[in-house]
Amino acid sequence: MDHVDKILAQWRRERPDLDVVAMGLLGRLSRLRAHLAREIDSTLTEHGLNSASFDVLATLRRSGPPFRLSPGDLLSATMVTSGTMTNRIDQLEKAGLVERLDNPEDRRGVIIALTPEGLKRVDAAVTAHVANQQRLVASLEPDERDAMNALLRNFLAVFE
Amino acid sequence: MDHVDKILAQWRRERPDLDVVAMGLLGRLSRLRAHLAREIDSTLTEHGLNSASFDVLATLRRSGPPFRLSPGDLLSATMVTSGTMTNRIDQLEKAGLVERLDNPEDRRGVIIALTPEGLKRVDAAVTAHVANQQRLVASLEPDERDAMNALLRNFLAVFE
DNA sequence: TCCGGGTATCTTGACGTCAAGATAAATCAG
DNA sequence: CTGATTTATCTTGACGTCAAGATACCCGGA
Repeated sequence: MDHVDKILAQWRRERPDLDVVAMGLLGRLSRLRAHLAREIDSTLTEHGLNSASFDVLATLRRSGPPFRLSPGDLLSATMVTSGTMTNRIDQLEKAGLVERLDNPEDRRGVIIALTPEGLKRVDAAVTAHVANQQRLVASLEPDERDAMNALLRNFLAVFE
Repeated sequence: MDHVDKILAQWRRERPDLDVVAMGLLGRLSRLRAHLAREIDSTLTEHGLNSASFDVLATLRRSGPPFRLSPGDLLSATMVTSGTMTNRIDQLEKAGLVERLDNPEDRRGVIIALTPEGLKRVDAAVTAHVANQQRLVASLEPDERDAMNALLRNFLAVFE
């Protein structure tokens, strides 16, 4: 009888016409994600970042040298709108972690480049982040972890 | 090779020292939740609500008649801070869906009550919401759904 | 050449959220 | 009864996000 079960029991009492099985699954998914996001943000904060800024820096970092992508490339990697991405880049530029370079091939566009400081920052952050992620999933047995990964992959495929 | 696999492949190339298995699982969980949240908000929007306002109305509704709870009760049900809850109640009060009543037992506190309009609204919304949730999980086979539910419950138990 | 539609990015205004602290009332120790 | 502590709620200021639209440039056809 966890927190979600209590919610479902209330609904069954008040609205017995509703089938709340799906609500239970999605509720657990949401609550779990909220807990995980807090833990993850807490580790990133130690490196002066948050999920938003880390996502951008990490996308640049894993693209490989010379660590440069267009805002459009960053957009398609991150599930946010263009206004959000502009804001993220503004913040990172102010912090000296990325810079906007002229795009020589298209005067409409710019190129976002990791600065040396940005590279150092994201490399340190991702090391701690990955260790933290391993800690967060440590309660799962290896076969549970694999099973969940497979289920999530199938489920996610419906939307991507 | 889904979107998350591509990210992991990039990290393995750029930072082969990192073990990214946990990152894959948590990444899929996050992306899936983001897709689901969009679908869910879209249904709630049709009823003039969003996840924030629905959470409050739904908590009041499933508590049963007389559909009244203190802000503190609502707080402990919803994983948000007190400032956020004050703001949610303000918005719902402005919309005429809840009202603040004096708490006769504690002059510090108030009681949040669903208005008749609020009750109508949340009952219609939850009916559509539950149907939408069933649609969202329809791609899972019954045994997959049960397996995921069990895994999520165990995982969630670590944090609650 | 020049125009029109398409593309890349940015701006604006409104929200929802949080952390930290303020306010006021209840409660408890002496 | 009084002062100190705790509790319940609200306020403030900053941030991240989005939808919608603006701006500047590219490119293909007449």
